[in-house]
Amino acid sequence: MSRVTINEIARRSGVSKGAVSYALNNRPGVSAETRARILAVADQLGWAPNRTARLLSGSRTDTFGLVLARDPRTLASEPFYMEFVAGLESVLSTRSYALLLQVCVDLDSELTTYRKWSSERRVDAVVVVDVRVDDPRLLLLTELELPAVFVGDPSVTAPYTTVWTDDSAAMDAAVAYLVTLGHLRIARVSGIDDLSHVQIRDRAFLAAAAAHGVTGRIHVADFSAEGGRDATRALLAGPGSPTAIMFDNDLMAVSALSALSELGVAVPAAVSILAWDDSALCEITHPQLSAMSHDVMGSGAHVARRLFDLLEGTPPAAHLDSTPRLVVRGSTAPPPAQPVGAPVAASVVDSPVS
Amino acid sequence: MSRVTINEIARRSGVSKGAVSYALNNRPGVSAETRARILAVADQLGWAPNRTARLLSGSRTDTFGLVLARDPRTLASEPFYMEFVAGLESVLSTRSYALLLQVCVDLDSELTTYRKWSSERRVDAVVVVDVRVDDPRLLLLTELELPAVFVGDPSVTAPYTTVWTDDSAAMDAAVAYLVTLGHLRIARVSGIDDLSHVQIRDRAFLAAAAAHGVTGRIHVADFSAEGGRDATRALLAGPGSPTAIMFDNDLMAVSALSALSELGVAVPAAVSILAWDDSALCEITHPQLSAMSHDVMGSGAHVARRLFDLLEGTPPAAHLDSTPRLVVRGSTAPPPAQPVGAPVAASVVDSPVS
DNA sequence: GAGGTTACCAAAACCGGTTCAGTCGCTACA
DNA sequence: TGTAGCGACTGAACCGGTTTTGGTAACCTC
Repeated sequence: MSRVTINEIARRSGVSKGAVSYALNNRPGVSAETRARILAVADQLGWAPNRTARLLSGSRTDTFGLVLARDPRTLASEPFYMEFVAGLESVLSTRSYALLLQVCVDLDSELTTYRKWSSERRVDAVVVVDVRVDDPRLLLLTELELPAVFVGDPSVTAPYTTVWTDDSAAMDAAVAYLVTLGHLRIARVSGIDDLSHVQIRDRAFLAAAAAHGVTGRIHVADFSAEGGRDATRALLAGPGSPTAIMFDNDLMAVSALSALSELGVAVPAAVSILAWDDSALCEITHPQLSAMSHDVMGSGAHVARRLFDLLEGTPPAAHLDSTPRLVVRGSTAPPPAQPVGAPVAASVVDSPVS
Repeated sequence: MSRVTINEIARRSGVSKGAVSYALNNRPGVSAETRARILAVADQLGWAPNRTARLLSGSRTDTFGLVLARDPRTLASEPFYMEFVAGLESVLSTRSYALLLQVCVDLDSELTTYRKWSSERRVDAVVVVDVRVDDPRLLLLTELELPAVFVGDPSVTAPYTTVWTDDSAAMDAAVAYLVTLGHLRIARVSGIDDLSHVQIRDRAFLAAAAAHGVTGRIHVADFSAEGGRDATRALLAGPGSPTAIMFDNDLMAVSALSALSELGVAVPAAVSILAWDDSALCEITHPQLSAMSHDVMGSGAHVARRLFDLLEGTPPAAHLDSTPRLVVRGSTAPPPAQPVGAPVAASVVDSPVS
């Protein structure tokens, strides 16, 4: 168990430390025979590099950071993050990079974390998710000169490398699908509305509804199960209630389904439900949820590749990862027979729940 | 942005490098005045320690490792792991320790990961979850001399520090509760059955059923949503089907609920459902799921504390973390009126699904 | 055959800390 | 008065690599 160092290898193969370093790193500076001899000795001794020592010379840490600012329990019930992390990790591990994960309660502690990481030089770069409008992290990271890859819409992540999904196009497709089924009153339950992708979906939703001449209505929620449930109840309470509801993540859609079951509203006969993200959750309900499917793991892997690009000096750019695509399951169908009358093509935004 | 080193501080405060080190680490060897002067200079210069350099001298890495061997997508839909990680993390971050997380597909790659971590000295210790009977990891970690904390039953984690939950006691309570409600035929859908805690629950379940003189039946599944659904269908198909079913995690219970809804079986009127673990998932269904509740985050935090103990040389021991406690919600109720006749107090184990 | 490359390798500096063996001056005590 | 002991501090070794510098021999070249 005594550790094998390159000093030992140098001694045994009768060369200098430097020569061993060249040989082991496959760099020029030693002859083929010497290299082979050194490698043989290293192999025989079972040498493995000491990461710490190696990192001390370079100034890298071989670590990327990810901060998730969200209540841990709700974090856990949303499959999104774990899938994303697994995706990141699948690429990082092939390069022996580590992911430093920090779960914290709010944006302020997230900023504090970046400051700490930066001063301690704990990470080579960070991944920023849940981008907001006028996001303070953008400014801070610039100030700290901490390299970062953003996951969000390029329009708000300005000079940074960004991986994004075309939510606008996906929203168009989603609305078009529901309209084709015959729905004239469509609602959207959105997530926390200072997140930029939520706003982008909002705009695309209203635009698509208007373009198709149907009623589009937005109810602001917060991605949580309670939010989904409350929104559903509220939407069904009033007159002219929607015949189709889209949700901003699958967790809200699942809890909407249970709220509807509780209310005795049949899905999809009376109301159609469409989820977003499409994790495994969508397949454990009855009926199974139709969803705008998004390869979250793939997206994580993509982000990881951009992180490495960043370190290699690739200039910042926006990279389209994918466009969520419609997966039809059992929760969407044509609306129930309509009372005759021209639909009113108006668009309304409800005030957020308190 | 130019980094401040202790050399710089030594120069500016007119003392040696060593003195600075003593002062900054709050160790004896310098007078109070000198210490104050050095600290003032360090503060003024905005010094932060270089972790890498510090770690090179000691032989620690300030990192713990966790390998999760499971398909990433099912991993994501099970809230357990994310909650556990958040719990670990809550303690690690206060000590500036990092968690090295590795998601891999099977046990073999998990073993490979340990070997790699060990040879590269990437972690100070690891956390082992999902302990199996005759777990090969136990042997390997001993061989590698890699410190570890196991999460599982002390009976199978032998000489290692272990954090466990008293599943036997919890199972007793669960069965007693269902019996008290009047159930005479109770089934249990278990998870992957070479996991030791699954076997422990199995034994406790059969024993409790026998003790109460009711029929206890075990159906082996695999923790997955499909497994839960299939098990539910199978259990209800035959004659003498159970009036209450317990599941080994909440994911299976949720998907059972949807399977029952599909079959038109009322919950809890016709069949009672009891989940295990009790993540937020249990509260987004209709009816909400009664569950054996287990503070997974707390357990993660507990494990983290034991990891630090380990480094400080605390001898291995088994630590009881908690006993899952019953949380009654809407999915359990007395069974439907029984046909008259003496219950048969037999216990059966179904063969696993292919 | 003198001067210039080039290939190969040794030696040493370096990364930024920690730690240990001494040195120095001072006090306490025999 | 000699010396043992101690606190405060210096200087240097050390952790295990990477990188730079420099030296030597062989090979070319005019």
